[in-house]
Amino acid sequence: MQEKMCFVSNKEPFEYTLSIISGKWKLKIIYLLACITPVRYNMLKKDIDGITHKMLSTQLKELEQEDIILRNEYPQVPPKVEYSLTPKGESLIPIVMAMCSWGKEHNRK
Amino acid sequence: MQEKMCFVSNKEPFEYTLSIISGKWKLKIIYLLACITPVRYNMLKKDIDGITHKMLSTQLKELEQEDIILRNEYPQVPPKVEYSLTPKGESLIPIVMAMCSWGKEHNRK
DNA sequence: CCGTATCCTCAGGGATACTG
DNA sequence: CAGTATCCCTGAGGATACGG
Repeated sequence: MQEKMCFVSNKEPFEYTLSIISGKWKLKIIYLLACITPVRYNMLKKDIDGITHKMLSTQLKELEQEDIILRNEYPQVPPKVEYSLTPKGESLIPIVMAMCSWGKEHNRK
Repeated sequence: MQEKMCFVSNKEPFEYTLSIISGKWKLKIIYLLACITPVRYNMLKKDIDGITHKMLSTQLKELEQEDIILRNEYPQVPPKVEYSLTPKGESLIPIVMAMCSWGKEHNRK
């Protein structure tokens, strides 16, 4: 039985990375966590332009489930929660850096 | 007048890159064009899983407008159109490669 | 301060048909 | 074969309010 003909053999690693990284907010969060660590929820919200409460929450939770970020909750009142990159998350930094320098290179003006 | 406090100074290059690259399909297209060049419309469609006619068209057009890909139309019947990366597009390949190897590293089967 | 739930809107994008 | 147009629907995500 002939499967669908596909000319690129091993797309899986790339697609896996995409599944982690893609979406409107994930990379912005990772970028910020690469710059300031650890960072509190409200600072993330302030620094990510246009993100809503709900989106930030869900995105953070997803990244946490993928073991990209670490959630550290301080048992105090008022609550304080800090986020940081896991080692797996830190290993994404080269990609972020590459995107940065590409942007510097090609962003006219 | 105090502008919104922001703790990461120069996000623009990164955001620019994101604006080019983000979306559900852009990077997949670029990835394929990095693997097989030049490539015809129908082969792209076959190799990009689940993309619709309409999406592929619009994404290709957007990438062309950003000077990431090149559209080469052969004046014959039936029509033949080939796409390839521009130099600007090729300069994205390091990012794609970085994503590939990250995926290889971290994708537990 | 941080997170979740609920509701509701609206535009991204799918299905389909048509053209050169 | 490659691309456009039209219609239409669905679900991502915004606004809001409440809870720990």
